[in-house]
Amino acid sequence: MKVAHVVVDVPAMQTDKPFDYRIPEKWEEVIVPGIRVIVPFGPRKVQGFVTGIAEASDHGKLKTISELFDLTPALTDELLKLGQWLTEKTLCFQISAFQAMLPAAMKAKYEKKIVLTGNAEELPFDLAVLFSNTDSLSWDEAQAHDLFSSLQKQMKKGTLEVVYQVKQKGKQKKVRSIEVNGTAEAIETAAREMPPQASRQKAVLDFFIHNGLSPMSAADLKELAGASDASIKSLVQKGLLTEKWVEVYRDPFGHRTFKPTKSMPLTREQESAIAPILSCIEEKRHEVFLMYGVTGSGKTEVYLQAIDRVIREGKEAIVLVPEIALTPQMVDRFKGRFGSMVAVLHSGLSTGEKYDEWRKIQRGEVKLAVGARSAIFAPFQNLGIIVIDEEHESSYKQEENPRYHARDVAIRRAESHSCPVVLGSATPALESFARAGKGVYKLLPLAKRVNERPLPEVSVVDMREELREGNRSMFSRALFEHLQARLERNEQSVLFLNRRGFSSFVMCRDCGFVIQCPNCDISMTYHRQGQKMKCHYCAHEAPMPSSCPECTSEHIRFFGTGTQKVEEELARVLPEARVIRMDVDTTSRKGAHERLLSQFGEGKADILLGTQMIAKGLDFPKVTLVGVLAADTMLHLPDFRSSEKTFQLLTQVSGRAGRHDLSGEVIIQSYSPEHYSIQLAKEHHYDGFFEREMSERKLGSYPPYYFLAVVNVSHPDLLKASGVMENIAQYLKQNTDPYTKILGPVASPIPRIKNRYRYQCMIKYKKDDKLIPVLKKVMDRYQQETAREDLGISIDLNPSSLM
DNA sequence: AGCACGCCGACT
DNA sequence: GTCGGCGTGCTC
Repeated sequence: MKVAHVVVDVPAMQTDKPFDYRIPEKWEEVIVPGIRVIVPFGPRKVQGFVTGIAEASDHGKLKTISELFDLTPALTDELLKLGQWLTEKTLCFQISAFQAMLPAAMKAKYEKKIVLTGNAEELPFDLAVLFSNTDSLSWDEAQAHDLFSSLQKQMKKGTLEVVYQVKQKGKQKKVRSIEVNGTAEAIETAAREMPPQASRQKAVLDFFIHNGLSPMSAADLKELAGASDASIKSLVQKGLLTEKWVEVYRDPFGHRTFKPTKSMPLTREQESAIAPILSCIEEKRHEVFLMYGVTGSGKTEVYLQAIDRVIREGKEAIVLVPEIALTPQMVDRFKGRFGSMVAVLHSGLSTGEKYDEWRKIQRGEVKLAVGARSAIFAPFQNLGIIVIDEEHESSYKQEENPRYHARDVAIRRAESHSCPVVLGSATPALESFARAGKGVYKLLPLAKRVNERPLPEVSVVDMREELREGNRSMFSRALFEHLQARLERNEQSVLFLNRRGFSSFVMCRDCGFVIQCPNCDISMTYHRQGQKMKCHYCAHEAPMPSSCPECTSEHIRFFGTGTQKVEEELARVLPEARVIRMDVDTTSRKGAHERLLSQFGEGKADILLGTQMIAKGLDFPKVTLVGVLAADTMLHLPDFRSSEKTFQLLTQVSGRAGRHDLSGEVIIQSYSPEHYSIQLAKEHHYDGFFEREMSERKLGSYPPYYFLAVVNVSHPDLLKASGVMENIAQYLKQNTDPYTKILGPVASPIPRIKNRYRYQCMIKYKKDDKLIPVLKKVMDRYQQETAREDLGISIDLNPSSLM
């Protein structure tokens, strides 16, 4: 007897282990690790992943696998092991790890149904109606009709039964393909002998004769040959044609053509950066490279040529790009060089499209996957290189379970494939640069820009000074003059502001009341469109009040500036400027992102105004001015990475200016211009920033000097949340290494979100073998309460942000 | 997660 | 005496 170890799709602590099932003899050959199956679990059926095969089980009575869900493993052996590793590194359930590695379309969907098993005539009248022309009824429908008491009687009698159906969310897209039966002559004869009234059928046959006998989709046949469903059907009945359903891929780039590009000659610097990567590929050796190069130093060309080598050796490659940088411009570069060998995976695609791209990888039809974070799980079997562009980006860390960092996964996968990882950035994460300094990663510096253009001139404007001199506008005099100058010279500008909406908060001038979200401890943002107040955390909306809800004063005013307000102000002070605004609110519709960018690229606007999303990857030759309206917005957030993020963002944004023939200028407006993040970004001085920030981290015992873990507790009741957190903190203090620092508990920086109070506790440690098991115990201890009392506990090992 | 089992209060 | 509340524990 063969036994399968199955991890079932029930995300809970007690079910987080393999269960043994008997493999039916007929499937002994088919069922291998990585295949998904449907198994009886308690009273119902669930999906599960086969993680191993054995000859016997320790367990007494075994149930049998009910159904196969895959014919080829959904997860390779390597990915199964990786799942195990993820479970340990992120403290998540095995099933969550497995599901995270697959496209969302492959997640199981459960349908509860009542099916007719006995004779329909035995049913009472009220039920007989519902089962008159079907033998199944959905659970929801039964609920809606309030039929449970009579249903229950029938179930006891055995006329009806409850079944669970396990389905896949996404489907393969299939089209009807029409094939010709028989030789060309046979068809010709048939066409000749067609009765005169069957003109459509004759036309279809003639079409096949003139265009070869290759199969064709029914839709095309209708369009090109004037076929109709009726004519096709009769031809099929006559045995001249056959219908088949074949899988087709949804093609998200179907309507785009890509200009093929060739390798460019490398500069001497690029040569010396690529050489160690290539020898690593040749020697089939694992190594992590940190390619540290300023914007415009040609990192992408190095990636492309290294990948080219990998593909020529018959191996595959993964390229990770931050979600917001996964722009058409970026995709073009890879599609242009590698054409149809590329699969693209990003959030802009529909679930179905993502699934199709994934299938291409699984079937070995492509050699390269370009995508955001989750593309790191691309099911390649023979990886030759993994590239992570802009490796410092926080979007590589998943903020839900499993809370993995794509960089760690990449290194893990590259180890098992004995291949290099290339991390690229102009502003590496402090951890990465520190590791390069210690020789754990190999540093590949690219100091010069390919076109030898100097980095743009950056000036910092002290907005306090502006205010003192009577300028209350959001534009400093310098920025305004420069904007005007670009308009006159017909050059383009990019304005960056890290806040969407109209104003950041609304306050009463008489009593100081600030309008807050009723569900979260955060002020609401006014949105001009629809005159609404919105909460950016829970999406709560409320009308804008005309008077203060507290003191009924009418002096309520907007404070702080969002992109909408800047747009309005621009229209007032520079009426002739054409402005494109890009933020979550203007790009939520599919394709909007791409459309706005191409409009700007075609010169249909003078100013591109936007949030985060315009900071990366954009490369427009006519942009000669970049303005950062408020550089301090994230500088003072209670997060140990806020200086690093500010420096990275400013450097990143500055890189948008003067990338081509025209030289660029950057103006940074700030209320704390003396801060080292801003000063060193102005000088383009990463090394200086690194030194300075490292000493800050050392003082605060933060990474990379210490490892960090954060435990978060949330509950609708404040006392419950703080009480549980207090207990956990006590327990941690008693059971971890004496050198481990347990800080807190404290209320989270945003103490309440979606009506849940949040408390947290921070753990700083250098080496603590007890910590992980202790944290696991904590999860175990509160397991029931998380399920029953709406208690939320999350543990983040190596958090990217403390918010 | 679901679901059954089981032990205490208000009813035919 | 029973029906039904939801606390506890199990699912190969």
